[in-house]
Amino acid sequence: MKKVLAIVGPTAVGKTSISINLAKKFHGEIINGDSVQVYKGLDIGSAKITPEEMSLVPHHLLDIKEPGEFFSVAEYQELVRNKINEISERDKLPIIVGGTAFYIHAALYDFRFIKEEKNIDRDKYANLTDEELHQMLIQIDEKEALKIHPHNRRRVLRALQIYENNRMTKSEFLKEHTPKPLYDILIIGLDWDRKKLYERINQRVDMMLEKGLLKEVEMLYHKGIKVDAIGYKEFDDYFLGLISLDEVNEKIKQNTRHYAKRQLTYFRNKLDVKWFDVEKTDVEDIYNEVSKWLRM
RNA sequence: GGUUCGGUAGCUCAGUCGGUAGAGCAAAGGACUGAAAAUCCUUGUGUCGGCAGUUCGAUUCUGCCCCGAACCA
Repeated sequence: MKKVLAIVGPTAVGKTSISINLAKKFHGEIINGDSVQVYKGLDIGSAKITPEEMSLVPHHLLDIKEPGEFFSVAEYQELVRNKINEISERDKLPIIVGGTAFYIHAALYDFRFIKEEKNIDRDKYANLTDEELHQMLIQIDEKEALKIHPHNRRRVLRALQIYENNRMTKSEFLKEHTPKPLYDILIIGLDWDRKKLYERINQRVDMMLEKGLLKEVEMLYHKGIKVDAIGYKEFDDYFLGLISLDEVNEKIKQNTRHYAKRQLTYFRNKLDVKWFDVEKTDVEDIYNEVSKWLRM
């Protein structure tokens, strides 16, 4: 089995710098594991690595989409797997670095996605309430419906769409399938004292604004592109004149903190992560962990 | 110094015509198979500023005191 290293953790924990060191030490190439950083031009708000950092080690799957262009896990999965093959053939170590847990999970484990041509028609059931939609799903795919909260409209719609596009329900398609790893993987997780992580997040958001996040978002705004991601969506109300820049700043911080928490939940409960506290551990500890795994 | 309005959950506040309280936000935990930086769920005991009085019973009424704001001197 091909070996794949993954570096995960909440946003702002310091994945980038460690990953560059690891890549240099173990002849690795970095594959982006972040759903927003695939987009060109979303640099400041997504805390994308700088060109200087990028020049130190080969990076992949960064800046591969135009802002506003559709992207999804399924596509990401395919791209990553190709990259893993490519890098392995060059006798280099593929290292996935990022915070989009679902993407990384789906890429490294045998998640199955139905091949679908049609995209989601988001307005199709706009006139139905959450409850009505959920009722519809119960008729079609009760098993799946019971797993989804009625208010989680997006999930309900997706399950309905799967049936419409494929004449097969989501639960039929997935059966009892529990995804297994496709590679020999080591997942290194970086964590930090929650308070300190939050402070770091706050600082980083201030820095983003100082570095010109507003300009970056204005460019998108003038092109009529809406980015539904933290650091971007918070400006919507600002452009409408409803809130001040300070309020945007606070909102970004708040959303980022919530996001970090959600990331931690996913990593903790869905993936087999070897955790390291960034404050208490030495980089050498992580090197040793990786060396040990590489020798196996 | 006087008058008025406030002092209730980490924050902003609601409320109890007297039976010891509840929203939003924050925070914590969780779900997740083609939008995932998305979407969704769960969790609220706090000397109701302090002391005394009235009362079977006070956070709620009364008095005094402390703190804050505004206004008048």
